[in-house]
Amino acid sequence: MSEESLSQIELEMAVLSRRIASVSRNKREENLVRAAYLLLFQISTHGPAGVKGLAEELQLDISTVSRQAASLDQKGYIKKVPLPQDKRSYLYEITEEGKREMTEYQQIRREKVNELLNGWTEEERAQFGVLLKKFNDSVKVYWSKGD
Amino acid sequence: MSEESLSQIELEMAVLSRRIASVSRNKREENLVRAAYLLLFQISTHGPAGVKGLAEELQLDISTVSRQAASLDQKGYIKKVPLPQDKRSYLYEITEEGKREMTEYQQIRREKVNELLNGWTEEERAQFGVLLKKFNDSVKVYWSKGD
DNA sequence: ACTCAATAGTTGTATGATACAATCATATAG
DNA sequence: CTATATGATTGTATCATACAACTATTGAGT
Repeated sequence: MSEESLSQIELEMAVLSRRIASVSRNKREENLVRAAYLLLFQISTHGPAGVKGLAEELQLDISTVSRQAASLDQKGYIKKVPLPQDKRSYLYEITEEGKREMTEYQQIRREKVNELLNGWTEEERAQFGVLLKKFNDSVKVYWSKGD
Repeated sequence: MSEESLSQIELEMAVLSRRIASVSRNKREENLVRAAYLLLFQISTHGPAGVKGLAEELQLDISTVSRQAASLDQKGYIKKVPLPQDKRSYLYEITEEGKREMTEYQQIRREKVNELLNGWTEEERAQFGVLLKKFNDSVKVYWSKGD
């Protein structure tokens, strides 16, 4: 039951949250914002999708995704494809420029993470990656039921 | 150099960031907000401090801390103590009620984390705690120099 | 076939943590 | 004694988000 790991995770999550909140504000991000990045990533890995599906996948409100998508569309990173069989629906698909932009942003992020993990051993990196993913998965499960 | 761990951490951090952004919005938090919680925690573990010191410690803008402190003060969780030798300065110290509130909030958070980490082994929890702390420390170092 | 409910998406509005800039009061240096 | 520095507060803007209201289209039941 180890109170200690529990307390540590609880506290460090709080710390990380604040850092993240801070970084997403003051960083004059280039073209892509983190939120939009994940949207691009989703489309790019799972193919074209409508806002409803994207919202579910990303666990965001539809309105939020709608705005993000509109913004990406306006920048030319994704494009709206009408569905013939349902005139209410669209699919957003990623454009070549969108792919380029996403990859570039991803590269920048990876470099930053790489600098950040400067003194880390390969073992630690690998473990952290795995556990972080596990954590996110746990959160996803936890949220989709109750709460 | 393992591109893989790097990519994984990079991506999962993005995911976690969005989740955190999401949770801090839609959760009708009780009395304490995460940001304020860390402020209380800081005062409670490191003793009374002024907003300037707190802002440095928490790596936030002074104005942000000032508002958070004012809010906590107003709720009676911390109190302002004037410094006799410098009439511009105050120390904020935690009140009994503040301690109680902080502990209670902490307890709730721990329970949530505990539920979240439901299927995790003790080994994984311990590792994750350690690595998460290491990550936060790395971020702190990374930020305090350049960037 | 007509009406009404369901559904996909957009838009209006509010919120909350944050940063930056301006300001106020006090302190310190020249 | 004045000018500058410093601690703190307050004004303003931003941004991702949620919820609610709305529009347009679809489908279901009679």
